[in-house]
Amino acid sequence: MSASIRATGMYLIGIAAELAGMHPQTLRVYERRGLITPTRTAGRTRMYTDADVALLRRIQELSEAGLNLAGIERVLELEARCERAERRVRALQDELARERDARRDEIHEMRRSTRAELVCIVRTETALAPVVRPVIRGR
Amino acid sequence: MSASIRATGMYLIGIAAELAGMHPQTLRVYERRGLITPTRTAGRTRMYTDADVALLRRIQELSEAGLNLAGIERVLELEARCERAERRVRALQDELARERDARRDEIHEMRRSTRAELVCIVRTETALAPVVRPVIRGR
DNA sequence: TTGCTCCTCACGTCACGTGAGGTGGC
DNA sequence: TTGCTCCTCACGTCACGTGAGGTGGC
Repeated sequence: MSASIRATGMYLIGIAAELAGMHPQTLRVYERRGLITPTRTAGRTRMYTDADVALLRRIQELSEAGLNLAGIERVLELEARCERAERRVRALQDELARERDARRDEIHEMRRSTRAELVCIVRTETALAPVVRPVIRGR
Repeated sequence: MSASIRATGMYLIGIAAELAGMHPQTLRVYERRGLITPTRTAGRTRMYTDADVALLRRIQELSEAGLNLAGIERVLELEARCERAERRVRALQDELARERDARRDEIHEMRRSTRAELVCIVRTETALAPVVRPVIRGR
């Protein structure tokens, strides 16, 4: 039984506490405070996942840095918010780069597929430089 | 003298404490802890700006929420980091929108300034749909 | 049966706010 | 001179960790 629990990455409070370097009673306190929510067996025994243990370690780091539980809770929320925003920044940067590539490719494709002088006219008209109304030769 | 101090938005510790709803001694403790750094007069008297008072109010909010000083310090840093990232998200979204507008305008300008069938060819080649190699009529 | 788990209660420690006490410059 | 400021020391309170004590299920 204990072997099968270990195999599934689920730990009893004593094991989880040892893995996190904490007193089992501390884990119960943290649960009461809402910092961590282990699942329970039918017999009300707490079961901790690896993710729970990782969270406990993070909590311990913040606690050792002198934060109290209210602070730790707030910091964990803010860290998640920051990471979300920073992921979004990276995604938008990628998208912008793709958009610019596509725009550049569009111009290249145009150049490739139209007569040279026509492309030249189009570029003149779409550049940021002042537009000089072109005269299309051969019209 | 007191009038000129008020006029420049600088407050003595007693006034700043009253504005922030705190005990003057508390402000001294916060300074010692590095949470706030008022300027000093030549005679070592602390002078608080409106920004200092606003910061004190924010500290008070967090303190009332149960955070200790280590947590408040960390939270203020994280909030600044979040706001920076979120500002950057908005800036990138704007830039992306402008980029797309510019790309669309480019196509419109093309359409306006080239023969209709040629624009049609360019669009076919740059769309996300599978490209069918066009035949330019009149070549 | 053994060693875990569950719970609650209680106590020691530490952080923090604030009051006291004595000082000095506008 | 008055009322502020400066500083340090000390104390009360509260949060938190953890130990004890009694219980019950694998």
